[in-house]
Amino acid sequence: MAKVKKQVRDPDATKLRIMAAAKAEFAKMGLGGARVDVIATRAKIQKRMMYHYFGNKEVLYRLVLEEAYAGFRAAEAALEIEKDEPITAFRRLVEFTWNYYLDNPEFISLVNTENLHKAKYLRKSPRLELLNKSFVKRMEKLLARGVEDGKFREGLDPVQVLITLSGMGFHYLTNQYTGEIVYGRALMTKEAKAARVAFNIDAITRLVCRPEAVAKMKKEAA
Amino acid sequence: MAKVKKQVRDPDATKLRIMAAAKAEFAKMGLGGARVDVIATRAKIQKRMMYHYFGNKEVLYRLVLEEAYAGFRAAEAALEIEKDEPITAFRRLVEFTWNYYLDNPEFISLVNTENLHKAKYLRKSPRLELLNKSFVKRMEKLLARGVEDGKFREGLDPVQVLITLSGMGFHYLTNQYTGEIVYGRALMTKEAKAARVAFNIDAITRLVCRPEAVAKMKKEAA
DNA sequence: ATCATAAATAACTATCTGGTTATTTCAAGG
DNA sequence: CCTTGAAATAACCAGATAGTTATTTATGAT
Repeated sequence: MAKVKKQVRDPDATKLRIMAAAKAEFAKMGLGGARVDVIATRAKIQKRMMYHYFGNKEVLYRLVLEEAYAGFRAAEAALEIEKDEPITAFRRLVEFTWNYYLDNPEFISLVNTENLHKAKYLRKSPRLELLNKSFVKRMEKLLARGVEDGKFREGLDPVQVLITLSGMGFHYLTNQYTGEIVYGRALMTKEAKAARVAFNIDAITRLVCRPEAVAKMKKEAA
Repeated sequence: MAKVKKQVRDPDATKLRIMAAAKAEFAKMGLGGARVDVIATRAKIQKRMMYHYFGNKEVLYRLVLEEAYAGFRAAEAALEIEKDEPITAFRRLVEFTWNYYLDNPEFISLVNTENLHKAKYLRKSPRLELLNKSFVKRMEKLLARGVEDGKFREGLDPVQVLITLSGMGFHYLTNQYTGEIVYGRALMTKEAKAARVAFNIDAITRLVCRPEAVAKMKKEAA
């Protein structure tokens, strides 16, 4: 008896399986190290189907990257920090960013890979244009609200704050492997992770709040 | 007339040229994307010499990485921050770190590549053990001195501070390419770079100093 | 001088890898 | 039904790529 495997057709599911497998492979190996054959095997498809749906390896990579960014932005927008009191908004933002990176290690890996290639592929993506500017505006408004309350410092650059907010978690996580060697300490235990979010929330608070407000908060906590 | 090129022997220079070419190629393309042929051409050697001196591509990569770390640690130790007043020491440390990353983009790229591979190669390097612990100790002492002065907060974790200090510059620079797209702003102009160091110095000061000391410094500056 | 050793060259190969050609199979609309 | 286009399969290929084999040549110690 010859094994006759019935061909089941499901183009959408096939595309999704390819994307998922590609995401894992690109995140693990980078663009140069990723292998089309590995993606095909993992996605349980014939390699030919990748070329059928996506054209080539680089287009597939670009689409995976776009998807990853879109996912992050969608999650962030769902936070609705504009409804929170400014200091609470910052705490939630730091926590959200940290948790997102923690739960989506492929995302940070893909971003790193893309930067290795000087954002050559992201630049080709028209789709991302829309997602961007909006959240710089959101930070601008948040800072303005805090200044009105008399709690935040004046003249803070929203982009510097955003980069720092992102970096506090991002850098810790992407550099966790060399970090554990260099600092001679486990960085990813439950306790270590909890300590880092707490540290980040504290650091960002001290960065955006006026020192008088920081001193007052400290006294109240004691 | 046949072109007879005289063989000049200089093993040290050859090894150095291979290392330099490899550093550039690994930094640009990652481990998976780097090509031995490209390294050989750039180093102006026969590919065979790389195998003669280093054995294989991965060993070469590991040695390049080790060299890069050793260079960074040597430069950092030469700072002698233990001789500075604590706040000055921090300012110099932030400036140094920033400038080193700025002047050595291959270093940050290699660190990122190594983290993609979960520090598999750095872990194999016995040589790095020595360099490490010492500078956590140095930070510990610096923080203690600042607490004595009454300017720094008590109970700060030196490792958290070190990671943050490093990350403020590192993250800005590694993510500069996607950053420019995402934040819709040039991040590497002379002005932008100056703004970032200044921001980092300010942020780190606010992180380590007691809020009263921050408020006082601000008043004096005005 | 000469000889042993390491440095350098040149040509080669097995395998890998992104991408293709040729063919078959399913499923939906007329 | 049955035709037609898209989905899926299988086998293949040319160029790239890490690593080798075989050989020559410079140099320093004797």
